[in-house]
Amino acid sequence: MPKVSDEYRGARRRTILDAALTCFERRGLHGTTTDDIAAEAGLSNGALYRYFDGKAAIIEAIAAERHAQERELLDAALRDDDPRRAVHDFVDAYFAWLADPDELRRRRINVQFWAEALADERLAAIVAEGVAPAREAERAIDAAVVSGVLPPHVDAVALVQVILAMLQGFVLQAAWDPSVDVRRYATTCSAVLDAYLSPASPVLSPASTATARAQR
Amino acid sequence: MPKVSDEYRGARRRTILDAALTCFERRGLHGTTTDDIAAEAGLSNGALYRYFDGKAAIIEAIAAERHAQERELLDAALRDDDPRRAVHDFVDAYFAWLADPDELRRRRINVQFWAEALADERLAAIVAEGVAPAREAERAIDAAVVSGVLPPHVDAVALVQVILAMLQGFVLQAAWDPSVDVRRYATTCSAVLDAYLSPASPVLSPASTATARAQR
Amino acid sequence: MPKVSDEYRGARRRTILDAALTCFERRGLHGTTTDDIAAEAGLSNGALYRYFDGKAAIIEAIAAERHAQERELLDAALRDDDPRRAVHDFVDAYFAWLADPDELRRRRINVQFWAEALADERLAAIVAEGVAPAREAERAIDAAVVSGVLPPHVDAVALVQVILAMLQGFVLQAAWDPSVDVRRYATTCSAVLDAYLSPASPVLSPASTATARAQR
Amino acid sequence: MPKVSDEYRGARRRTILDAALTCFERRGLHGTTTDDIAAEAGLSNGALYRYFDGKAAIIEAIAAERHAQERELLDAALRDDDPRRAVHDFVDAYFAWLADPDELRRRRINVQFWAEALADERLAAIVAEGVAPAREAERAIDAAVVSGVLPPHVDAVALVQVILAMLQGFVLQAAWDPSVDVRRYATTCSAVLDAYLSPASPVLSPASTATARAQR
DNA sequence: GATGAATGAGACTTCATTCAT
DNA sequence: AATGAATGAAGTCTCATTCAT
Repeated sequence: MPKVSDEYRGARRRTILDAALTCFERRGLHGTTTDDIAAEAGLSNGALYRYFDGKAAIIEAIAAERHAQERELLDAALRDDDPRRAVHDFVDAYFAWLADPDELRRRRINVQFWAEALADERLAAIVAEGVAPAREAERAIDAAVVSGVLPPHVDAVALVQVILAMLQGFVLQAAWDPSVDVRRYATTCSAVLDAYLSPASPVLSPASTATARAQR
Repeated sequence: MPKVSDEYRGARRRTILDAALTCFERRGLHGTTTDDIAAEAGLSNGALYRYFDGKAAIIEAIAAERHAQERELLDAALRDDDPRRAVHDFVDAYFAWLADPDELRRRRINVQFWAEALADERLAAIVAEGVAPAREAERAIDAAVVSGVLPPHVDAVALVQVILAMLQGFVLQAAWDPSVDVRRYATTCSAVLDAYLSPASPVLSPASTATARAQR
Repeated sequence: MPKVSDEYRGARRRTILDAALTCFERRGLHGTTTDDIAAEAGLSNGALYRYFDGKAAIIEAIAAERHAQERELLDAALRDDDPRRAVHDFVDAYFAWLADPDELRRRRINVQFWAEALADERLAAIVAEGVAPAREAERAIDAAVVSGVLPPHVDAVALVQVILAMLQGFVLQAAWDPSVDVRRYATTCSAVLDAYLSPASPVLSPASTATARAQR
Repeated sequence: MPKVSDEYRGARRRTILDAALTCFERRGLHGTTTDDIAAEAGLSNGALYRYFDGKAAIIEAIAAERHAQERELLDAALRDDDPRRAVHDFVDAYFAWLADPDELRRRRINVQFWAEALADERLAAIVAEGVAPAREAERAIDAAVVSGVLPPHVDAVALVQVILAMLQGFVLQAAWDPSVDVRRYATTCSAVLDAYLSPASPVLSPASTATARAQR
């Protein structure tokens, strides 16, 4: 008995979240009114409040959902034993995901979460949650460096930051211009990382990476 | 007479812009009221409107200012003849800029411009302007590839995107956590790019870069 | 068939009224929502409307019910031949009623009716109805004064007002602080009224009561 | 310089409070909207918020103001040495105040505060503040009983409650029917209290007052 | 008869902008 | 030029009531 009700409730929440996503992506977080969301969802304004505590709750629900997906990708990559392949597969998986035009479009909203998180603690926590597994990735890469699987010039902490930056930067650029070529960007990312992770990689200033390792 | 007046006017505008920057960085674009800005600037609310057409105009003025600085950096790098050194120097200059904690803090606002630009055409144009020289950079790098100065696997368009992403991603990460180590990140960025641009760089799938070149 | 149906209907109405009373006394007339009442009654929101025309009708039903009880007390007292004893017994009966902590607690709602009646004509009529027998009491007391049973300084109209005020004021004070001592207050009320009604009562300014009588 | 501004501000607050009072007295606390108040004050809705934090703050300001006046009256009475005269003068002063038809009309709002205080803690505190000096009155009366100035059957605590009830009950009755005769009611109140406070007062049950005294 | 999801009018509040002084 | 009081449109949210199931 409660199952039907729960399913129904879930479906309605889904409808509202999808509508909100559409609105946010079109008019921005602040440019969207609760009336907009309700209209897009085919509901009255008041109905929203049976399913969410308010506009902020809707935003948070979407943020949580999106960052959960992101996290899953990172977690999957971390399960790989070979760090080089893990990095490679993670980047591949991420861009494969973005290859879907719908997803790429939806992703515009992430940029808005980034900005909003700077002024909203609750959202900041949710966004931080999405990047949390990065700490584990650092550890795994560092272990690979110590064990000799990855070359000694690799700075795990900075490398993880660089990889994240490549993804975040792309999301941003794609938000501005959806016609970017995902495939081509992904290929170059892979090439760049491979070059860095390969043993023969020419190191700019060997001293600095030694310093980096020592800092940890 | 007009000169004094203009100077005065300019100083007042400067005061207002600085105040606005401080507020925006603290409370966000939408969390800041015109009262906040006026108070921070030591002016009355109404005085703002003698120097700017409104809140939107203030935001646009700041955005334009910031992107002009960014552009200058790119232009300086483009004047360099050696593309490898140009990339290197540009990245160096950018991070040297960010090494100033004040500047890093102010940079939080850029994230907000990114988000706002997605829903505001005028702001979008300003932001786009800031990245415009990237097209020239692409041409310069491509020419270097064709002339053999850079290895053939280099995809100029994607490389420029990757470089931008590295900078943008870092700005974002620094906005979330101002304690990030700029130096360390910069070093790894340089190393990563150097590795990619070096002739010996092992390419994952040579075919794909050939494809990329052909697409242009 | 109609009898069973009527009984059922009556029971449901009773349930709803009791639930409403509980809610009103806890959160106030305006702080209570129809959802609150339904939940307290163990019914669905919509079911309320099968038994009452709406929230206002529920409030009116409770008000009518409570004032009917109040009126009964007054009527009983009026049946007494000896006016002094009638006053005494009425006051006694009233406070005996309030001695029940549950009743005292429920009485908080009367204060809310008083306030609401000032802005709601229908409710005002119901509340007025509750005090209607006071007119009869005035007549009985006045007759007793004329016949010499009560001393000449007694002003029937004002006395009735004073007696009512003693009860109303107590209800208010008890609503604020339920720990008041009913017994003690009742005793003093009786003493005060007895003193006033006794022949030997020293009158402050005899002239003024003569005036009062004349005014009628 | 700030003086002019403060005066202006105070005048505007006064205007708003007066307007609110008028509205509340006409349509009740809950029946009055902020639009109503603004219109009555000859202001726009938004202007209210320059002077008060919101509707609740306006209500609280009025409540505080009214209870401060009430308190002053009680305080003045307490300064009298002779308790019998103190009681008498207090009752006189109170009803003299109510003799002003405007004041009597304004007083309707007190009934609304009584009700609201039952569901609003902040208001409850303000209302309680208005009755606070009653504790002192109890002490003064009790001292008079102990010293023999007042007869031994007088129960100070209950007497204060009775006096308050007489005033509160009258306020309520006048709210319902503004045509009540203040003078006449006041005269009877005085007579009733004088009778009770006089040495010869016939005591209903001497035992009970002894009990009352013992309970303290 | 009952349910509870949906409605939608209306309340309170905020804030960019205007304008008399 | 500056002030800051005032405006009023617009936004979020609540809740009494309705109605399809």
